[in-house]
Amino acid sequence: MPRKATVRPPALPVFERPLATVDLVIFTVRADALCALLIRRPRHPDEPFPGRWALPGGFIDVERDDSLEACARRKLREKTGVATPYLEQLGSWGGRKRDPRGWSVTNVYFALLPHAGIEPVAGANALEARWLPITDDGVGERLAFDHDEILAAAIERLRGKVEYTSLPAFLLPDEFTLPELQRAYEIVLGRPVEKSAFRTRILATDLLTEVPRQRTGPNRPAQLYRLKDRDTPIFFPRTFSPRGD
Amino acid sequence: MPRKATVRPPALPVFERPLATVDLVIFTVRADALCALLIRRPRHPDEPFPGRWALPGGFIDVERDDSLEACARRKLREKTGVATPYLEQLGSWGGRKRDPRGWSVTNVYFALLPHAGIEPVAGANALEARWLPITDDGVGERLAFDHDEILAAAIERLRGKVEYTSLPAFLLPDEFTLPELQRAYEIVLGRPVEKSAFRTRILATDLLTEVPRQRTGPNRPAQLYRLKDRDTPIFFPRTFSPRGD
DNA sequence: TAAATAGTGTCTCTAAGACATTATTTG
DNA sequence: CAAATAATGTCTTAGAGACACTATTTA
Repeated sequence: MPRKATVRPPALPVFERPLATVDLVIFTVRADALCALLIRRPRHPDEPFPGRWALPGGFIDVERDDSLEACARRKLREKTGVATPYLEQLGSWGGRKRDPRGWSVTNVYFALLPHAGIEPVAGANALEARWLPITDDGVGERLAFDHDEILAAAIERLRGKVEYTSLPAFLLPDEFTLPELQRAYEIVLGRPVEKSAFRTRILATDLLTEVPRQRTGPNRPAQLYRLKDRDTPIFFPRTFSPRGD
Repeated sequence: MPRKATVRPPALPVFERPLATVDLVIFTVRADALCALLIRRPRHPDEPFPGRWALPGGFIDVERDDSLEACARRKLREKTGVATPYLEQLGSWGGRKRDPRGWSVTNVYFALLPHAGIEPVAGANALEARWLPITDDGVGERLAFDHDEILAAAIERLRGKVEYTSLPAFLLPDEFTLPELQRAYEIVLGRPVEKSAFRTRILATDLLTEVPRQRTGPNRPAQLYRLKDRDTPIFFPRTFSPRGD
């Protein structure tokens, strides 16, 4: 009987592999404005988008990174020194045209940092790193690659979630007052929030614990709070402003 | 003066590229149950996860696919014949361990289809394709790769969004009655929805248009509606059941 | 005691929740 | 007319929105 006709183990698929990166949209609140951390692309004319602002990120290192999220955390640590911020995946963008070097996929995460004097680190291939304030749906300047689109998506996601989650609390330092938290909501949303309703809503959920201390100033001092759980955001049952849209 | 020390154009980065795939979570409502389309992995023992159920999908073809979404639509067409369903990106999953063939990234999309007799197509490397009913957070069986986790995330996303969007309408055929739409919400949410509030909410938004026809049966006939816009979902200002959580 | 901001109270209005009731078809 | 389901109405209640008011600090 002839040898069974089988059994070449199915080889690894022959498809050409796209370039694979991880990029970050890192938000903070600074000087009463929502800001994103951007880095400047190298100026060498053979680099893609020389001299343009871009999202921080870079290639996945399959030797060092165990997973996409691990890769994101590594890059975040390298850029900001912060190890445990709020981090969530935004999505992935991939296609033939977005990077002149070839078909590429980027996996994008977005992070929320308290601005406790975190100064961005200019790294290996980042001449310059800077917090740029968000205006409307971008930073008022065309970014490298498709990073405009990605940044806009991140802003939209953040604004959307702020309506019904506790995300802005992750933009503040460990301890904060209710008016400070309210201000963070207003900065992200770009519109005022009604004080009384805000307070009842926030305090009704099991979000905060009082700390036995107050923030003093030239006026009545404000109660300090901290997050019960700095790892998981709270989802409110309702949105902030039902009137219209 | 010595030659300027520069100008090797920065070569393409030397990093090894991960495997890159696109997978799909395709939902429909069938026989009064939420179902997902799964395919069976080839049984050859050298294939990863032989004989297991898995999400439909496969490698990106950088020759044919212009973008991740185009790739997802191609695969969706190949599996179901449907060209224009509701499609949104769920996210990407990547790491060293999820595929025994090496560091891999999958970009996952989820689709909602009306079950108008769409029968899955068993394709090249899919011995069998089947609609499996969703129970709780899966299909009651361990899937290949990390597809359990991905499917659970898709279910969570769908259930979450159903609370405040019109997504279930995309699980129904072109024309449907309000009770049918309500039933779709109930099937996805896994709990009853109050009729009166449901109707006012749905009709208050600019979601549906009446069609001059009714669904008849052994009882009072029901008004037929269709979506004003079959491409974009509606977001409701409030959630469906604020009571508790 | 004035300025400034923190924090509470009051009133209205909208929409959800929980029903009960009416409407329109078939057998 | 009974069965069945569609569609509407009523009453209560929770919470947002708007805004007035009170509280507590510093200068």
